Amino acid sequence: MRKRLPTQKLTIYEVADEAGVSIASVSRVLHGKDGVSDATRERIRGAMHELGYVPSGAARGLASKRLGVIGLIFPDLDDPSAESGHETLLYSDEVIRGAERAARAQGRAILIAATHSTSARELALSVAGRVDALVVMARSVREADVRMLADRVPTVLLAGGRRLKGTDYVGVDNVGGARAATQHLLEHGFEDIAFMGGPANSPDARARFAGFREALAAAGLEAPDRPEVHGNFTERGGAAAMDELLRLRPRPPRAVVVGNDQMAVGAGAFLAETGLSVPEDVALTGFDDIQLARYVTPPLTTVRQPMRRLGEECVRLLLRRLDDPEAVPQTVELATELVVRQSCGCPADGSELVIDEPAIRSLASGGPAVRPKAPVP
Amino acid sequence: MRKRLPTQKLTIYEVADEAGVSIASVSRVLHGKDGVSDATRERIRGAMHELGYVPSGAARGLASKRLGVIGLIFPDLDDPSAESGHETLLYSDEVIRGAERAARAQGRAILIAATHSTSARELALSVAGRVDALVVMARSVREADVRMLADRVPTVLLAGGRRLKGTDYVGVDNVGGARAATQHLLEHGFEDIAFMGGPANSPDARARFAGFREALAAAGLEAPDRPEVHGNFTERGGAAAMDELLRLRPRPPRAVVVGNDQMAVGAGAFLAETGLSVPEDVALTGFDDIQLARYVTPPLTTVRQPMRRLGEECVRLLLRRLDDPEAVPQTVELATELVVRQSCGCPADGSELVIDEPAIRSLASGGPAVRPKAPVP
DNA sequence: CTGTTAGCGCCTTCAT
DNA sequence: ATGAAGGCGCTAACAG
Repeated sequence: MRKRLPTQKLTIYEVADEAGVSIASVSRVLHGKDGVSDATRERIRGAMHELGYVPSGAARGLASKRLGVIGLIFPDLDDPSAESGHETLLYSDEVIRGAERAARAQGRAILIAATHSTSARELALSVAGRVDALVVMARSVREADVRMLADRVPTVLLAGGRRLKGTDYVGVDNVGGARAATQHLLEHGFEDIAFMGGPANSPDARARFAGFREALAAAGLEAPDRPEVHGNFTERGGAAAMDELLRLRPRPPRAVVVGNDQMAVGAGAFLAETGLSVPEDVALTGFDDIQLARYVTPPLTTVRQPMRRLGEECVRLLLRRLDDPEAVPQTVELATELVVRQSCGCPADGSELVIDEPAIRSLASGGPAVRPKAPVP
Repeated sequence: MRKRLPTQKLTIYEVADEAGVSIASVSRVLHGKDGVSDATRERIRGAMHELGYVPSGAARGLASKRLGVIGLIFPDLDDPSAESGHETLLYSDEVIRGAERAARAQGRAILIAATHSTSARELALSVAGRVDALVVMARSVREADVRMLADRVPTVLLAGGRRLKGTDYVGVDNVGGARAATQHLLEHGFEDIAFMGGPANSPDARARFAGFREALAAAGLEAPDRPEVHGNFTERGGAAAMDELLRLRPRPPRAVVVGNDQMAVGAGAFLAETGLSVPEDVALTGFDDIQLARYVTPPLTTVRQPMRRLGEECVRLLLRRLDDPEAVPQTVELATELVVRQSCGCPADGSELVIDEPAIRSLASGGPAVRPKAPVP
């Protein structure tokens, strides 16, 4: 590779010069378009390689109106002051991974940005200006702002339950998942079951509570109007909430349906410290099925949420809209499944998987149903 | 917000029109530059808001030569066929998080792309064309290609131990970390210690083996030339490698220094299945200190690597170079620390933290030393 | 304080 | 099969 001392200013013109052609031809081979003889094509390829040419994404985007980038906005739920650094929400990471893969498969990159309460709006705008389409995770951008974004680029809302006209929606069946977990606990014969809610502003957490209530109601049991305690979806929050729950009651509940796995882990640890054992004294279920769930003692019975597939699904919908701007925005709800381990009181042997829902429920608002992928095995 | 039916073609010109000014003024308020009267500034702000204006990142980038985006290229080490989806490398996720925060603090977004063996080169190029600077994780892009990238944008190499002229480097003290873990095992009185290596193409894994050897040598013990067994840094790989190790030897080693935490977890699980108990029969140490390490049974003694800070440090160096193109590329090596839990044979009570290195070692190649941040507490 | 005017690097007809 | 030329939306001097 020839050394170019100036080190910069290496545009399509330099390549064209080097190859002795016009920039139009260079542009053509850049896109693999035909209309270029094999000979010159080779010559141009050689020049590009020799010069170490890297086309400018900005110029390309400006001229073609296609950036080749999909944006992903998620809330920075992590407490910045948490020194441990481990309280992170694996959820976002998994979604990002899924989205990255799906995007890359189509030659697109992913631009990520976490909103941190303040300045969420301007950040969102700056991201929107750099991408072809946008995935907006629940609780990251205010509704009014989402409207604005969706007005500019195809947008999909991820989780949160709120649908906006003109945007796709991807989420999971929170209600069904929580209902299944609660039912399972009921089948164990437990009747005094409490619910540990998530952050007040989390629609998903509320949906899970709704599922909890449905199950209790179906069993003819009385259900409270609201969760007895709330946590912030972190381990620490789960421990604190469990503490509160124990204080609130004369005697511990026989079982607790916890809003997510991280809190369940924290709650379990707190119980252990208190001398109460899981599941003998208090049974527990979680939600998400993070990696940790399998490894805690006892292994956590929980509701699996296909986090990575959520990311994939978002990108898939977006690519579809990008491909056909007339496409009707869709709503996709992925199924959850109950993963039975030991924190619910089940024996350790046959780790059983109960598929909660048969397949994806896909509601094309006015359009034809989409091809649902096979459910997770 | 007024409804604009055409829905598109909303440029700085429309905003200027609406506000009755020239595009220059709009551009000025967009940057918060002064030279605009408060009155017109307000008028312009109003117009932008009313119209729902989102500036084009591409146009901005083209004109200003600053995209406001930092790229992050990492290897897609995950086995795509792994249905579980949990074998993911938390390492990348943590680095990404750290980088995202540091970048956002400066108003920059992060563009991520995972390279999947094939097509790594073209992906890297397309990313390089869209960013102001680049973080390239070890094992994601071939050296020759990195040269090309670094020739175009400021680049920092993350881990892997390979330094390239003109690029910054950020890594951790793998040798010291592994040495500390091995020494600790030696202090337990164990002499028959094996090493479970990582992927053959991982320089970090090799450095850890080197640390292992140093410790043995310092203790006057004989050390092998190469790891007895290798794993691919996954749980499954760790289990397989442990299986192999047991077959290789007449009787199990008294202790094993494992190349990373995930493998250590897998190895531990395998031992348990075999009926061998940790640490009574075989002691274990890991490397990374992933969240899981605290929760497995027994809790894993390991070498903590400040993953998130690695990402932050990368961005910090990049911003510095962006700010001052003449800045001399630096090498930063973050310290690791030994986290003593129970898999090494230590009792469960005082979970002790041994700080391995006093602070960051920062080698400014020819330049003045950088301000080292305080070590992790 | 505000407006004019070149480009930035590439894509894309439209000619040749 | 190739080249010429006009933007894409915005920034950055340079004038007023």
